[in-house]
Amino acid sequence: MPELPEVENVRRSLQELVVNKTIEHVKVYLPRIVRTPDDSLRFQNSLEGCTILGVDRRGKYLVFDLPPYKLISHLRMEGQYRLREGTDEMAPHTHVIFHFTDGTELRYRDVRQFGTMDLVGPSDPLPSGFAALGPEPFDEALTPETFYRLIHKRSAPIKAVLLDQKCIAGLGNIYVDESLFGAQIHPGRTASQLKKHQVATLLVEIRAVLERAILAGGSSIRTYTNGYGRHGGFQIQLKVYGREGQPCFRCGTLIEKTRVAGRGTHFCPSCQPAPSRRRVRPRNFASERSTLK
DNA sequence: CATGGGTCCTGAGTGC
DNA sequence: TGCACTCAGGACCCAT
Repeated sequence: MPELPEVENVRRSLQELVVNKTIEHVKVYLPRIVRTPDDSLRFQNSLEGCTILGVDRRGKYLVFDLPPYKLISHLRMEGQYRLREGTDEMAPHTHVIFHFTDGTELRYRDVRQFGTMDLVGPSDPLPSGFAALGPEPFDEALTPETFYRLIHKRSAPIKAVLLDQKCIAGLGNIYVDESLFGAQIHPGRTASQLKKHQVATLLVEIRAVLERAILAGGSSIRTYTNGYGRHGGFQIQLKVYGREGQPCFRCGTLIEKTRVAGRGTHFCPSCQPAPSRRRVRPRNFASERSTLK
């Protein structure tokens, strides 16, 4: 589950490992990974002779600068890049290999096969999800006021809104739960009901959590490693994610796990009080009357 | 338009 | 021990 901190660490490792390498040829073993062009043979042929000038990140996407192309790669759940020697043993679930002229290879592995690659030329449209991305969390233009404007018209639970990449880019299930804990906001709270000061606190917490996670090398929950094969260390700093049944570090109440927005959701029922249930959708006239008293 | 549920996929975990 | 079953989730598709 690479989210922004993990993808950023992959980016940094690849920036060190593959910049200025020239592609001799590419081999795609699982065509479904390549979304564009439709034909993975064209993907292979186009990249022949291209040199990687840089590796950028936007949200959870890696962007390889391969003039005249951009290779836009999403790791989804378990995508992994590793630089290896051509003679190294092949790991299972290796789906795409970029062979470089110096005999090394950038190998893409993905057990669940959810990851995607889009190769776009200068006049090609960007992948729709990429084009629609909201602001980067660390963008200075994202002020508490602009963040409030993005959120206050949404009737969905705040957790669903934060997971929406069109609202803010790069957050996933882990860091949404951690940020909401930091801001002491219940994940099921209706986004539009949040006060301005809560939204401001939430932005501060999002940035703080992401910054610490990047510094720790990301969270290795299942299989995450960077381009060197190194695991991250932030999983031991998580305060709610994966800690159901364990005491809250702030107040000692046991952390609970529920479902919000279709996702496993961790929170402290004491630090993050649940929204009032009294006014939620009366079933019939009688119950409405009793609510109104 | 916004929202929410189903879908893709495989390995780990659970229960009998 | 073995097997069937459930769960995990990011983005996309689709119905409401």
